[in-house]
Parts: sequence; structure tokens; C-alpha cells
Amino acid sequence: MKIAELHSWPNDHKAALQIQKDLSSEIITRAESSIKPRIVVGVDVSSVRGNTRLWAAVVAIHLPELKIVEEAFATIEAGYPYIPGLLSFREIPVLIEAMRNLTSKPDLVICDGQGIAHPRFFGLASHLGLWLNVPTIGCAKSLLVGEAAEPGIHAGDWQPLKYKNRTVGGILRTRKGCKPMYVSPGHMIDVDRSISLVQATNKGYRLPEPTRLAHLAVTRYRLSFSE
DNA sequence: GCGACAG
DNA sequence: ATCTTGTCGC
Repeated sequence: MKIAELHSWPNDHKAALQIQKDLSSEIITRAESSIKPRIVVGVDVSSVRGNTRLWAAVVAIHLPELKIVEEAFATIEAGYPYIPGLLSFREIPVLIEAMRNLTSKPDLVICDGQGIAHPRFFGLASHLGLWLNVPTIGCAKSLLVGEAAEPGIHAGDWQPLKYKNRTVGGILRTRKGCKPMYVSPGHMIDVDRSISLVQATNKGYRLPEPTRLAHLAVTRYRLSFSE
């Protein structure tokens, strides 16, 4: 068990890398259940250049209607800078705080970052999923690691994302003619199900609805502090 | 050593 | 991620 490390925070980069390596073995890369999720939560974090404060919004959506059932927020001082590959150590504390303010019980969380499509197979979505013990999907707007063929131009077209001889996710065209999304399992889910659930939560925009609404919500929340 | 690099 | 206007393509 590496659960102790799950709740201990790294003092330096080297410790952070080791924690990711150790915890990655705890990640389940298959579907925990075949039951369709009803409550899907989108999460997003916002900040301001030149300031260390972070704001977070979590938005619970009901499937398949894609309607908001609840929103929750939190803001704290960042305890960690942004370092590619170590994003979760920066964003998880404020996300945990926001999740504590949510009364709905999520069946699935969609994160704005990578899952196992990560140098040590332990991106933000994996870290958050392990911490919350909830199925999670990483749905990022750009690539961190891996290689894939260019997906077709139509919505729904996708290609497997490979990294170090493993299929770690897929590059998914969520909207015709738009830049694709980088989808990977976070925890307790597999690649195929991650792809299909991102599509099931898409409402015709590039971003899946939970993520899109969380982004709008966190921007609104952050701006409410400067007035 | 060099380039790449989620948010 | 943030800052920031108009502009091009489906």
C-alpha cells in the first residue's frame, strides 16, 4: 500500500517523481463497472499571472440530459508552481477543497489534464481519482507525451495514443474541424470507455460539457473576487 | 547536451 | 494558465 504517500506532499521535485512512480501501480486501467454514470463532475482551476492564488470550480452534470445539478467552489494559495509533469501537485489541493463543498456524489470526474498519458503514467486525473476513489478521465487540450496518427476531421474520429509501447489514451476529434482533445483514463476506467464517455458528455463544443461549464463557472467565480 | 513540455 | 481584437473557415 502506498496510501500514506497519497496524503503526503512532496518537499521537492525528486520526491514528487518518486511518489508518482509508486502511486502509478495503484491505478486501475479497466472499467470498474459497466453501469452508466449518472452524475458526471467537471473540474477546472484558474489563476492570474503574477499571483499565486488559485480558484477552482466543480460542476456536477446529470447524464444524459447534460444539465447542471450542482456547483461548488474553493480558493487557496498555490503551494506548488506549474511544472510540466507535476501539475497535480499544484491543482489537487484546491480541487479537493472544492469537491468537499459538493454534496452530490460523483459517478465520474472529467479533468482538464492528462490521466495515464503521462511520463510516469500518473497525471492529474489519475492522482485525483486515486485520492477521491472515484472513476476519472483525463481530457486535455494539448499533448504531454505519446504519439498518435492524426484523427479524421469529423466529430467522433479518434486514434489511439501510444507511449512507451502502451496504449495510454486516444486523440479524439470532439468537433468538426477543431483541434482534437487528448483523452486518457485517470482511474478505474479503460481507454474505450473514456473515449465514449467524453463523447456522451459532448454538446457540440470542442470541450465536453462538464469541463466547459466548469471553465465558465471558475472564471465567473474568480472575477467575483475583484469587484 | 538539446529539445519538449497537461495547466 | 493568462492577456487580448479582429478575423478567417466550417
